[in-house]
Amino acid sequence: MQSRTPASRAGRPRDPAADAAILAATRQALVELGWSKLTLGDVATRAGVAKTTLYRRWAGKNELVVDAVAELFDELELPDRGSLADDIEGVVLQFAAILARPEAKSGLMAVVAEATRDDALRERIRSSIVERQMRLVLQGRARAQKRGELPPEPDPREAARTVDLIFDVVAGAVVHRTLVSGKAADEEWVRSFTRVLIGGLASSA
Amino acid sequence: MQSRTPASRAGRPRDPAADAAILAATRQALVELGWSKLTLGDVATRAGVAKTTLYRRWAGKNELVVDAVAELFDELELPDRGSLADDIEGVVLQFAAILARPEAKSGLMAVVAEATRDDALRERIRSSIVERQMRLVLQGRARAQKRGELPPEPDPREAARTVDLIFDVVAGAVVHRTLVSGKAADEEWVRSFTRVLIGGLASSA
DNA sequence: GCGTTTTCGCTACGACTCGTAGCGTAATGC
DNA sequence: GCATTACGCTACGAGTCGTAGCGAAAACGC
Repeated sequence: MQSRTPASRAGRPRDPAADAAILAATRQALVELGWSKLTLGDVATRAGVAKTTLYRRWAGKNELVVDAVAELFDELELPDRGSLADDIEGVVLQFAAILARPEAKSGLMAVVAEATRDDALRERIRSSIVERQMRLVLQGRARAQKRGELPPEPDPREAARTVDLIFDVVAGAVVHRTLVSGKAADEEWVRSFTRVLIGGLASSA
Repeated sequence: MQSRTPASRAGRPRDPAADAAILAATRQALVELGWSKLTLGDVATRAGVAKTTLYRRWAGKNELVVDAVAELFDELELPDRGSLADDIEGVVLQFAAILARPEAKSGLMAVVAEATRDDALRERIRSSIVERQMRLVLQGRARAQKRGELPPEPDPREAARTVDLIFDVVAGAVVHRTLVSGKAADEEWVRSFTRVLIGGLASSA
Protein backbone atom coordinates (compact mmCIF):
# COMPACT_ATOMS: atom_id res chain seq x y z
CA MET A 1 0.00 0.00 0.00
CA GLN A 2 1.68 3.18 -1.17
CA SER A 3 0.57 6.65 -0.20
CA ARG A 4 -1.95 8.17 -2.57
CA THR A 5 -0.52 9.63 -5.74
CA PRO A 6 -0.41 13.45 -5.48
CA ALA A 7 -0.81 13.99 -9.21
CA SER A 8 2.90 13.59 -9.90
CA ARG A 9 5.15 12.86 -6.98
CA ALA A 10 8.50 14.11 -8.09
CA GLY A 11 10.55 14.80 -11.14
CA ARG A 12 9.55 16.22 -14.48
CA PRO A 13 5.87 15.71 -15.22
CA ARG A 14 4.67 14.12 -18.42
CA ASP A 15 3.65 16.47 -21.15
CA PRO A 16 -0.15 16.27 -21.32
CA ALA A 17 -0.20 17.60 -24.85
CA ALA A 18 1.84 14.63 -26.00
CA ASP A 19 -0.99 12.23 -25.16
CA ALA A 20 -3.45 14.10 -27.34
CA ALA A 21 -0.93 14.42 -30.16
CA ILE A 22 -0.13 10.72 -30.05
CA LEU A 23 -3.77 9.65 -30.07
CA ALA A 24 -4.57 12.00 -32.94
CA ALA A 25 -1.56 10.71 -34.84
CA THR A 26 -2.73 7.15 -34.21
CA ARG A 27 -6.13 7.89 -35.72
CA GLN A 28 -4.55 9.57 -38.71
CA ALA A 29 -2.29 6.57 -39.24
CA LEU A 30 -5.30 4.25 -38.99
CA VAL A 31 -6.98 6.18 -41.77
CA GLU A 32 -3.97 6.22 -44.06
CA LEU A 33 -2.43 2.84 -43.33
CA GLY A 34 -4.99 0.69 -41.55
CA TRP A 35 -4.33 -1.55 -38.59
CA SER A 36 -1.86 -4.04 -39.97
CA LYS A 37 0.50 -1.52 -41.55
CA LEU A 38 0.41 0.88 -38.64
CA THR A 39 3.75 1.00 -36.84
CA LEU A 40 4.54 2.66 -33.55
CA GLY A 41 7.60 4.27 -35.02
CA ASP A 42 5.47 5.95 -37.64
CA VAL A 43 2.96 7.15 -35.06
CA ALA A 44 5.76 8.62 -32.96
CA THR A 45 7.11 10.51 -35.96
CA ARG A 46 3.66 11.85 -36.84
CA ALA A 47 3.10 12.98 -33.26
CA GLY A 48 6.49 14.65 -33.05
CA VAL A 49 7.69 12.57 -30.13
CA ALA A 50 10.36 9.93 -29.72
CA LYS A 51 9.45 6.28 -30.06
CA THR A 52 10.64 5.63 -26.53
CA THR A 53 8.15 8.17 -25.17
CA LEU A 54 5.37 6.21 -26.77
CA TYR A 55 6.52 2.97 -25.18
CA ARG A 56 6.73 4.63 -21.78
CA ARG A 57 3.01 5.44 -21.89
CA TRP A 58 1.46 2.49 -23.67
CA ALA A 59 2.26 -1.18 -23.46
CA GLY A 60 1.86 -1.70 -27.18
CA LYS A 61 -0.12 -1.21 -30.34
CA ASN A 62 -3.31 -2.76 -28.99
CA GLU A 63 -3.65 -0.52 -25.96
CA LEU A 64 -2.77 2.58 -27.95
CA VAL A 65 -5.42 1.96 -30.59
CA VAL A 66 -8.07 1.20 -27.98
CA ASP A 67 -7.50 4.59 -26.40
CA ALA A 68 -7.39 6.33 -29.76
CA VAL A 69 -10.67 4.79 -30.87
CA ALA A 70 -12.36 5.24 -27.50
CA GLU A 71 -12.17 9.00 -27.86
CA LEU A 72 -14.35 8.76 -30.94
CA PHE A 73 -17.24 7.53 -28.83
CA ASP A 74 -17.10 10.46 -26.43
CA GLU A 75 -19.60 12.37 -28.50
CA LEU A 76 -22.35 9.78 -28.08
CA GLU A 77 -25.40 11.26 -26.36
CA LEU A 78 -29.04 10.44 -25.91
CA PRO A 79 -31.17 13.54 -26.27
CA ASP A 80 -34.81 13.10 -25.30
CA ARG A 81 -36.78 13.02 -28.55
CA GLY A 82 -40.10 12.22 -26.95
CA SER A 83 -40.55 8.56 -27.77
CA LEU A 84 -38.63 5.33 -27.48
CA ALA A 85 -38.60 4.86 -31.23
CA ASP A 86 -37.17 8.31 -31.85
CA ASP A 87 -34.64 7.92 -29.05
CA ILE A 88 -33.38 4.66 -30.50
CA GLU A 89 -33.27 6.02 -34.03
CA GLY A 90 -31.26 8.99 -32.88
CA VAL A 91 -28.62 7.11 -30.97
CA VAL A 92 -28.30 4.39 -33.59
CA LEU A 93 -27.70 7.01 -36.25
CA GLN A 94 -25.00 8.58 -34.08
CA PHE A 95 -23.40 5.21 -33.53
CA ALA A 96 -23.53 4.48 -37.25
CA ALA A 97 -21.95 7.83 -38.06
CA ILE A 98 -18.98 7.06 -35.82
CA LEU A 99 -18.57 3.57 -37.24
CA ALA A 100 -18.61 4.97 -40.76
CA ARG A 101 -15.35 6.77 -40.11
CA PRO A 102 -12.39 4.80 -41.41
CA GLU A 103 -10.32 5.12 -38.23
CA ALA A 104 -13.15 3.50 -36.27
CA LYS A 105 -13.78 0.76 -38.81
CA SER A 106 -10.29 -0.60 -39.09
CA GLY A 107 -9.26 0.11 -35.53
CA LEU A 108 -12.21 -1.19 -33.56
CA MET A 109 -12.58 -4.56 -35.21
CA ALA A 110 -8.86 -5.20 -35.05
CA VAL A 111 -8.61 -4.66 -31.32
CA VAL A 112 -11.72 -6.75 -30.76
CA ALA A 113 -10.03 -9.53 -32.68
CA GLU A 114 -6.90 -9.17 -30.58
CA ALA A 115 -8.97 -9.12 -27.41
CA THR A 116 -10.13 -12.67 -28.04
CA ARG A 117 -6.69 -13.76 -26.82
CA ASP A 118 -6.03 -11.05 -24.24
CA ASP A 119 -8.32 -10.68 -21.25
CA ALA A 120 -6.71 -7.46 -20.06
CA LEU A 121 -7.28 -5.90 -23.47
CA ARG A 122 -10.89 -7.03 -23.49
CA GLU A 123 -11.42 -5.40 -20.12
CA ARG A 124 -9.83 -2.22 -21.40
CA ILE A 125 -12.22 -2.18 -24.34
CA ARG A 126 -15.16 -2.88 -22.09
CA SER A 127 -14.43 -0.10 -19.64
CA SER A 128 -13.39 2.56 -22.11
CA ILE A 129 -15.72 1.92 -25.05
CA VAL A 130 -18.56 -0.47 -24.28
CA GLU A 131 -19.37 1.04 -20.91
CA ARG A 132 -20.40 4.39 -22.40
CA GLN A 133 -22.61 2.76 -24.99
CA MET A 134 -24.22 0.60 -22.33
CA ARG A 135 -25.14 3.65 -20.27
CA LEU A 136 -27.20 4.97 -23.17
CA VAL A 137 -29.19 1.75 -23.29
CA LEU A 138 -29.94 1.95 -19.58
CA GLN A 139 -30.89 5.60 -19.90
CA GLY A 140 -33.19 4.96 -22.84
CA ARG A 141 -34.84 2.07 -21.10
CA ALA A 142 -35.52 4.10 -17.96
CA ARG A 143 -37.03 6.89 -20.03
CA ALA A 144 -39.28 4.51 -21.93
CA GLN A 145 -40.51 2.95 -18.70
CA LYS A 146 -41.26 6.39 -17.31
CA ARG A 147 -43.29 7.12 -20.43
CA GLY A 148 -45.09 3.79 -20.13
CA GLU A 149 -43.67 2.50 -23.42
CA LEU A 150 -41.95 -0.39 -21.71
CA PRO A 151 -43.22 -2.31 -18.68
CA PRO A 152 -41.22 -1.93 -15.44
CA GLU A 153 -39.05 -4.91 -14.68
CA PRO A 154 -39.22 -5.97 -11.03
CA ASP A 155 -36.54 -8.66 -11.19
CA PRO A 156 -33.13 -6.96 -11.43
CA ARG A 157 -31.43 -10.05 -12.83
CA GLU A 158 -33.99 -10.35 -15.58
CA ALA A 159 -33.64 -6.63 -16.26
CA ALA A 160 -29.86 -6.98 -16.60
CA ARG A 161 -30.27 -9.84 -19.04
CA THR A 162 -32.69 -7.83 -21.14
CA VAL A 163 -30.38 -4.83 -21.25
CA ASP A 164 -27.49 -7.05 -22.31
CA LEU A 165 -29.63 -8.55 -25.04
CA ILE A 166 -30.76 -5.18 -26.36
CA PHE A 167 -27.21 -3.92 -26.35
CA ASP A 168 -25.87 -6.87 -28.30
CA VAL A 169 -28.68 -6.63 -30.82
CA VAL A 170 -28.32 -2.89 -31.41
CA ALA A 171 -24.56 -2.62 -31.47
CA GLY A 172 -24.14 -5.93 -33.27
CA ALA A 173 -26.60 -5.12 -36.02
CA VAL A 174 -25.06 -1.73 -36.75
CA VAL A 175 -21.53 -3.12 -36.73
CA HIS A 176 -22.45 -6.04 -38.95
CA ARG A 177 -24.33 -3.83 -41.38
CA THR A 178 -21.45 -1.38 -41.63
CA LEU A 179 -18.43 -3.64 -41.58
CA VAL A 180 -19.47 -7.06 -42.86
CA SER A 181 -22.28 -6.25 -45.24
CA GLY A 182 -20.42 -3.10 -46.20
CA LYS A 183 -23.54 -0.99 -46.56
CA ALA A 184 -24.39 2.27 -44.86
CA ALA A 185 -26.67 2.24 -41.83
CA ASP A 186 -28.68 5.13 -43.24
CA GLU A 187 -31.99 6.56 -42.06
CA GLU A 188 -34.10 4.11 -43.98
CA TRP A 189 -32.28 1.13 -42.56
CA VAL A 190 -32.30 2.51 -39.03
CA ARG A 191 -36.03 3.10 -39.24
CA SER A 192 -36.70 -0.47 -40.31
CA PHE A 193 -34.40 -1.79 -37.65
CA THR A 194 -35.99 0.29 -34.92
CA ARG A 195 -39.44 -0.91 -35.93
CA VAL A 196 -38.38 -4.54 -35.60
CA LEU A 197 -36.60 -3.98 -32.30
CA ILE A 198 -39.45 -2.13 -30.64
CA GLY A 199 -41.98 -4.63 -31.89
CA GLY A 200 -39.88 -7.45 -30.52
CA LEU A 201 -39.45 -5.84 -27.14
CA ALA A 202 -43.15 -5.09 -26.82
CA SER A 203 -44.26 -8.58 -27.81
CA SER A 204 -41.74 -10.42 -25.68
CA ALA A 205 -42.67 -8.61 -22.49
CA MET B 1 -9.71 -15.93 -75.03
CA GLN B 2 -7.71 -18.99 -74.13
CA SER B 3 -8.95 -22.54 -74.50
CA ARG B 4 -10.76 -23.85 -71.44
CA THR B 5 -8.51 -25.10 -68.68
CA PRO B 6 -8.41 -28.91 -68.82
CA ALA B 7 -7.82 -29.28 -65.09
CA SER B 8 -4.06 -28.87 -65.41
CA ARG B 9 -2.66 -28.18 -68.80
CA ALA B 10 0.88 -29.37 -68.54
CA GLY B 11 3.61 -29.86 -66.02
CA ARG B 12 3.49 -31.25 -62.54
CA PRO B 13 0.10 -30.74 -60.90
CA ARG B 14 -0.28 -29.10 -57.54
CA ASP B 15 -0.57 -31.42 -54.60
CA PRO B 16 -4.22 -31.18 -53.49
CA ALA B 17 -3.36 -32.50 -50.04
CA ALA B 18 -1.12 -29.51 -49.48
CA ASP B 19 -4.07 -27.12 -49.58
CA ALA B 20 -5.86 -29.01 -46.84
CA ALA B 21 -2.71 -29.30 -44.76
CA ILE B 22 -1.98 -25.58 -45.08
CA LEU B 23 -5.51 -24.53 -44.13
CA ALA B 24 -5.52 -26.89 -41.15
CA ALA B 25 -2.14 -25.57 -40.07
CA THR B 26 -3.46 -22.03 -40.39
CA ARG B 27 -6.35 -22.78 -38.05
CA GLN B 28 -4.03 -24.44 -35.58
CA ALA B 29 -1.73 -21.43 -35.65
CA LEU B 30 -4.71 -19.12 -35.12
CA VAL B 31 -5.59 -21.07 -31.99
CA GLU B 32 -2.09 -21.07 -30.56
CA LEU B 33 -0.82 -17.68 -31.66
CA GLY B 34 -3.77 -15.57 -32.70
CA TRP B 35 -3.91 -13.34 -35.75
CA SER B 36 -1.18 -10.84 -35.06
CA LYS B 37 1.52 -13.34 -34.14
CA LEU B 38 0.68 -15.73 -36.94
CA THR B 39 3.44 -15.83 -39.54
CA LEU B 40 3.37 -17.51 -42.93
CA GLY B 41 6.73 -19.10 -42.29
CA ASP B 42 5.36 -20.78 -39.20
CA VAL B 43 2.26 -22.00 -41.03
CA ALA B 44 4.43 -23.48 -43.77
CA THR B 45 6.52 -25.36 -41.23
CA ARG B 46 3.43 -26.71 -39.50
CA ALA B 47 1.96 -27.85 -42.79
CA GLY B 48 5.18 -29.51 -43.84
CA VAL B 49 5.59 -27.42 -46.99
CA ALA B 50 8.06 -24.79 -48.07
CA LYS B 51 7.25 -21.15 -47.50
CA THR B 52 7.51 -20.51 -51.22
CA THR B 53 4.77 -23.05 -51.91
CA LEU B 54 2.46 -21.09 -49.67
CA TYR B 55 3.17 -17.84 -51.49
CA ARG B 56 2.50 -19.52 -54.82
CA ARG B 57 -1.06 -20.33 -53.78
CA TRP B 58 -2.12 -17.38 -51.66
CA ALA B 59 -1.42 -13.71 -52.08
CA GLY B 60 -0.88 -13.14 -48.38
CA LYS B 61 -1.98 -13.66 -44.80
CA ASN B 62 -5.41 -12.13 -45.30
CA GLU B 63 -6.50 -14.39 -48.14
CA LEU B 64 -5.11 -17.46 -46.43
CA VAL B 65 -6.99 -16.85 -43.20
CA VAL B 66 -10.23 -16.12 -45.02
CA ASP B 67 -10.08 -19.50 -46.72
CA ALA B 68 -9.09 -21.25 -43.48
CA VAL B 69 -11.97 -19.71 -41.56
CA ALA B 70 -14.47 -20.19 -44.38
CA GLU B 71 -14.18 -23.95 -44.09
CA LEU B 72 -15.48 -23.73 -40.53
CA PHE B 73 -18.83 -22.53 -41.82
CA ASP B 74 -19.29 -25.46 -44.17
CA GLU B 75 -21.12 -27.40 -41.49
CA LEU B 76 -23.92 -24.83 -41.18
CA GLU B 77 -27.29 -26.35 -42.04
CA LEU B 78 -30.93 -25.55 -41.50
CA PRO B 79 -32.87 -28.72 -40.61
CA ASP B 80 -36.64 -28.31 -40.58
CA ARG B 81 -37.67 -28.26 -36.93
CA GLY B 82 -41.31 -27.49 -37.59
CA SER B 83 -41.57 -23.83 -36.66
CA LEU B 84 -39.83 -20.56 -37.46
CA ALA B 85 -38.81 -20.10 -33.85
CA ASP B 86 -37.24 -23.54 -33.64
CA ASP B 87 -35.53 -23.11 -37.00
CA ILE B 88 -33.97 -19.83 -35.91
CA GLU B 89 -32.92 -21.19 -32.54
CA GLY B 90 -31.27 -24.15 -34.18
CA VAL B 91 -29.24 -22.23 -36.72
CA VAL B 92 -28.27 -19.50 -34.28
CA LEU B 93 -26.96 -22.12 -31.88
CA GLN B 94 -24.92 -23.66 -34.68
CA PHE B 95 -23.55 -20.26 -35.62
CA ALA B 96 -22.70 -19.53 -32.01
CA ALA B 97 -20.94 -22.87 -31.65
CA ILE B 98 -18.68 -22.06 -34.59
CA LEU B 99 -17.95 -18.57 -33.32
CA ALA B 100 -17.04 -19.97 -29.92
CA ARG B 101 -14.06 -21.74 -31.41
CA PRO B 102 -10.87 -19.72 -30.95
CA GLU B 103 -9.73 -20.03 -34.56
CA ALA B 104 -12.98 -18.44 -35.69
CA LYS B 105 -12.95 -15.71 -33.07
CA SER B 106 -9.51 -14.32 -33.73
CA GLY B 107 -9.46 -15.04 -37.43
CA LEU B 108 -12.82 -13.76 -38.55
CA MET B 109 -12.76 -10.37 -36.87
CA ALA B 110 -9.22 -9.72 -37.99
CA VAL B 111 -9.95 -10.26 -41.65
CA VAL B 112 -13.13 -8.19 -41.38
CA ALA B 113 -11.00 -5.39 -39.96
CA GLU B 114 -8.53 -5.74 -42.82
CA ALA B 115 -11.36 -5.82 -45.33
CA THR B 116 -12.34 -2.26 -44.41
CA ARG B 117 -9.35 -1.16 -46.47
CA ASP B 118 -9.34 -3.86 -49.16
CA ASP B 119 -12.34 -4.25 -51.45
CA ALA B 120 -11.07 -7.47 -53.01
CA LEU B 121 -10.70 -9.02 -49.58
CA ARG B 122 -14.19 -7.92 -48.62
CA GLU B 123 -15.58 -9.56 -51.73
CA ARG B 124 -13.69 -12.74 -50.92
CA ILE B 125 -15.23 -12.78 -47.45
CA ARG B 126 -18.66 -12.10 -48.87
CA SER B 127 -18.57 -14.89 -51.42
CA SER B 128 -16.89 -17.54 -49.29
CA ILE B 129 -18.39 -16.90 -45.86
CA VAL B 130 -21.35 -14.55 -45.84
CA GLU B 131 -23.00 -16.07 -48.88
CA ARG B 132 -23.58 -19.42 -47.17
CA GLN B 133 -25.04 -17.81 -44.09
CA MET B 134 -27.32 -15.67 -46.22
CA ARG B 135 -28.72 -18.74 -47.95
CA LEU B 136 -29.94 -20.06 -44.62
CA VAL B 137 -31.86 -16.87 -43.97
CA LEU B 138 -33.56 -17.09 -47.36
CA GLN B 139 -34.34 -20.75 -46.81
CA GLY B 140 -35.80 -20.15 -43.36
CA ARG B 141 -37.90 -17.28 -44.62
CA ALA B 142 -39.34 -19.34 -47.46
CA ARG B 143 -40.21 -22.12 -45.07
CA ALA B 144 -41.92 -19.77 -42.64
CA GLN B 145 -43.98 -18.24 -45.43
CA LYS B 146 -45.03 -21.71 -46.57
CA ARG B 147 -46.14 -22.47 -43.01
CA GLY B 148 -48.00 -19.16 -42.86
CA GLU B 149 -45.82 -17.83 -40.05
CA LEU B 150 -44.65 -14.92 -42.16
CA PRO B 151 -46.68 -13.04 -44.75
CA PRO B 152 -45.58 -13.40 -48.39
CA GLU B 153 -43.72 -10.40 -49.71
CA PRO B 154 -44.84 -9.36 -53.19
CA ASP B 155 -42.25 -6.64 -53.72
CA PRO B 156 -38.88 -8.28 -54.38
CA ARG B 157 -36.92 -5.17 -53.47
CA GLU B 158 -38.66 -4.88 -50.15
CA ALA B 159 -38.08 -8.60 -49.59
CA ALA B 160 -34.37 -8.21 -50.24
CA ARG B 161 -34.16 -5.34 -47.78
CA THR B 162 -35.90 -7.37 -45.11
CA VAL B 163 -33.61 -10.33 -45.63
CA ASP B 164 -30.58 -8.06 -45.36
CA LEU B 165 -31.95 -6.60 -42.16
CA ILE B 166 -32.63 -9.98 -40.59
CA PHE B 167 -29.22 -11.19 -41.54
CA ASP B 168 -27.43 -8.23 -40.01
CA VAL B 169 -29.47 -8.49 -36.83
CA VAL B 170 -28.94 -12.21 -36.36
CA ALA B 171 -25.29 -12.44 -37.29
CA GLY B 172 -24.45 -9.13 -35.67
CA ALA B 173 -26.08 -9.97 -32.37
CA VAL B 174 -24.37 -13.34 -32.08
CA VAL B 175 -21.00 -11.91 -33.03
CA HIS B 176 -21.33 -9.00 -30.63
CA ARG B 177 -22.47 -11.23 -27.79
CA THR B 178 -19.61 -13.65 -28.33
CA LEU B 179 -16.72 -11.35 -29.17
CA VAL B 180 -17.44 -7.96 -27.64
CA SER B 181 -19.50 -8.79 -24.59
CA GLY B 182 -17.42 -11.91 -24.18
CA LYS B 183 -20.31 -14.06 -23.01
CA ALA B 184 -21.54 -17.34 -24.45
CA ALA B 185 -24.54 -17.34 -26.75
CA ASP B 186 -26.08 -20.23 -24.87
CA GLU B 187 -29.56 -21.71 -25.15
CA GLU B 188 -31.11 -19.28 -22.73
CA TRP B 189 -29.76 -16.27 -24.58
CA VAL B 190 -30.70 -17.67 -27.97
CA ARG B 191 -34.25 -18.30 -26.78
CA SER B 192 -34.64 -14.73 -25.57
CA PHE B 193 -33.13 -13.38 -28.75
CA THR B 194 -35.37 -15.48 -30.96
CA ARG B 195 -38.45 -14.34 -29.07
CA VAL B 196 -37.55 -10.69 -29.65
CA LEU B 197 -36.70 -11.23 -33.30
CA ILE B 198 -39.86 -13.11 -34.18
CA GLY B 199 -42.00 -10.64 -32.29
CA GLY B 200 -40.36 -7.82 -34.17
CA LEU B 201 -40.82 -9.41 -37.55
CA ALA B 202 -44.45 -10.20 -36.89
CA SER B 203 -45.32 -6.73 -35.61
CA SER B 204 -43.47 -4.85 -38.34
CA ALA B 205 -45.18 -6.72 -41.16
C1' DG C 1 12.33 -43.00 -74.10
C1' DC C 2 12.70 -37.62 -74.38
C1' DG C 3 11.96 -32.88 -74.16
C1' DT C 4 8.72 -29.52 -72.13
C1' DT C 5 6.34 -27.59 -68.50
C1' DT C 6 5.06 -26.71 -63.94
C1' DT C 7 5.54 -27.60 -59.05
C1' DC C 8 8.29 -28.40 -55.05
C1' DG C 9 11.82 -27.94 -51.31
C1' DC C 10 15.65 -25.52 -50.01
C1' DT C 11 18.80 -21.60 -49.20
C1' DA C 12 19.92 -16.95 -49.21
C1' DC C 13 18.99 -12.24 -49.41
C1' DG C 14 17.96 -6.94 -48.46
C1' DA C 15 14.50 -4.34 -46.25
C1' DC C 16 11.81 -3.44 -42.58
C1' DT C 17 9.81 -3.45 -37.77
C1' DC C 18 10.21 -4.71 -33.15
C1' DG C 19 11.10 -3.54 -28.25
C1' DT C 20 15.00 -2.22 -25.31
C1' DA C 21 19.23 -0.07 -23.52
C1' DG C 22 22.19 3.70 -22.90
C1' DC C 23 23.20 8.52 -22.67
C1' DG C 24 22.90 13.42 -22.05
C1' DT C 25 19.50 17.01 -21.21
C1' DA C 26 15.19 19.31 -19.48
C1' DA C 27 11.81 20.12 -15.95
C1' DT C 28 9.75 19.49 -11.61
C1' DG C 29 9.65 18.93 -5.98
C1' DC C 30 12.23 19.12 -1.61
C1' DG D 1 21.68 22.38 -4.93
C1' DC D 2 19.92 17.62 -5.22
C1' DA D 3 17.06 13.76 -6.27
C1' DT D 4 13.78 12.26 -9.43
C1' DT D 5 11.38 11.63 -13.48
C1' DA D 6 10.45 12.63 -18.51
C1' DC D 7 12.35 13.42 -22.93
C1' DG D 8 14.91 13.01 -27.45
C1' DC D 9 18.22 10.57 -29.72
C1' DT D 10 21.07 6.67 -31.28
C1' DA D 11 22.15 2.01 -31.68
C1' DC D 12 21.30 -2.71 -31.29
C1' DG D 13 20.00 -7.99 -31.84
C1' DA D 14 16.11 -10.49 -33.08
C1' DG D 15 12.56 -11.58 -35.96
C1' DT D 16 9.60 -11.33 -40.19
C1' DC D 17 8.75 -10.05 -44.80
C1' DG D 18 8.39 -11.34 -49.74
C1' DT D 19 11.42 -12.72 -53.55
C1' DA D 20 15.07 -14.93 -56.32
C1' DG D 21 17.72 -18.76 -57.71
C1' DC D 22 18.74 -23.53 -57.88
C1' DG D 23 18.22 -28.61 -58.72
C1' DA D 24 14.96 -32.36 -58.41
C1' DA D 25 10.31 -34.36 -59.06
C1' DA D 26 6.05 -35.23 -61.58
C1' DA D 27 2.85 -34.61 -65.06
C1' DC D 28 2.14 -33.91 -70.37
C1' DG D 29 2.77 -34.70 -75.89
C1' DC D 30 5.67 -36.75 -79.17
